[in-house]
Amino acid sequence: MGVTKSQIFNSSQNQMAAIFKVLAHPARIAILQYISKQEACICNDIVDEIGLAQPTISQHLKELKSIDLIQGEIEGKKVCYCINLDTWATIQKTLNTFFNTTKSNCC
Amino acid sequence: MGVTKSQIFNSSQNQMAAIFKVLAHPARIAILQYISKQEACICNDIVDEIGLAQPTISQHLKELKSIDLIQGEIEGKKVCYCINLDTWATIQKTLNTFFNTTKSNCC
DNA sequence: TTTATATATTGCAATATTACGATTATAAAT
DNA sequence: ATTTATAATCGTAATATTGCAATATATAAA
Repeated sequence: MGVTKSQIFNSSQNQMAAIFKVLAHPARIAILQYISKQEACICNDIVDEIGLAQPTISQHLKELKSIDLIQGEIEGKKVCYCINLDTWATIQKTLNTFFNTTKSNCC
Repeated sequence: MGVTKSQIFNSSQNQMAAIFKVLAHPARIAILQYISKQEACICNDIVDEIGLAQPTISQHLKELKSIDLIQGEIEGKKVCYCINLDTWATIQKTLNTFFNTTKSNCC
């Protein structure tokens, strides 16, 4: 019925799915790549770069912020976004653990 | 409008998002983990283990198959699923490249 | 051939996501 | 104080996803 039955899964599974969900949109991948290669990562520059409307970018940024993948620093009337390297490293480690512990052993 | 504007992103970005999307559900994470630790990974066992209806599991398996993450081998009236280790390794490498090349350099 | 078992497909209701126009909030500039 | 610029929020339409009952398909067993 459109609702994920989170109760039947453990918190690790739900958390992992939540991380993947945030990354599961090309705009958010593009935003992360763009932020990563710019010196100044101003929201408005992202809007110009990506080619989606400002409210749409703002919404994507909010989702990236929701798992602390990026953080925004207010600089006057602009907001400078950057990647949160701590979260970034933690997530990379989590995903690698998942990939390393999941093996094939049948068929 | 509910439609992702794939045209404005490059194929690498779209492909990466597509991989993340398949993994962005706790049931699919749970299925992969269960398949990985069982000797025999029969579809019906997965249904019993996960606690979702058979058509729902079948649909999740279809999505995992769509990016070749798992493959099903027909054994009589049963189907034995296993992880496709080639795809698994390729995806892990792709994701690590993404995480390694995305750095923080502002704020 | 009939019956039982295992899985896939279809159709649909409930909910979530994507995108954007309109509006609001905030701060700098005039 | 007013205007301008930047970004967040609200409201909403279009579309996608999740989940399951009902049904279809396929193979094994009786």
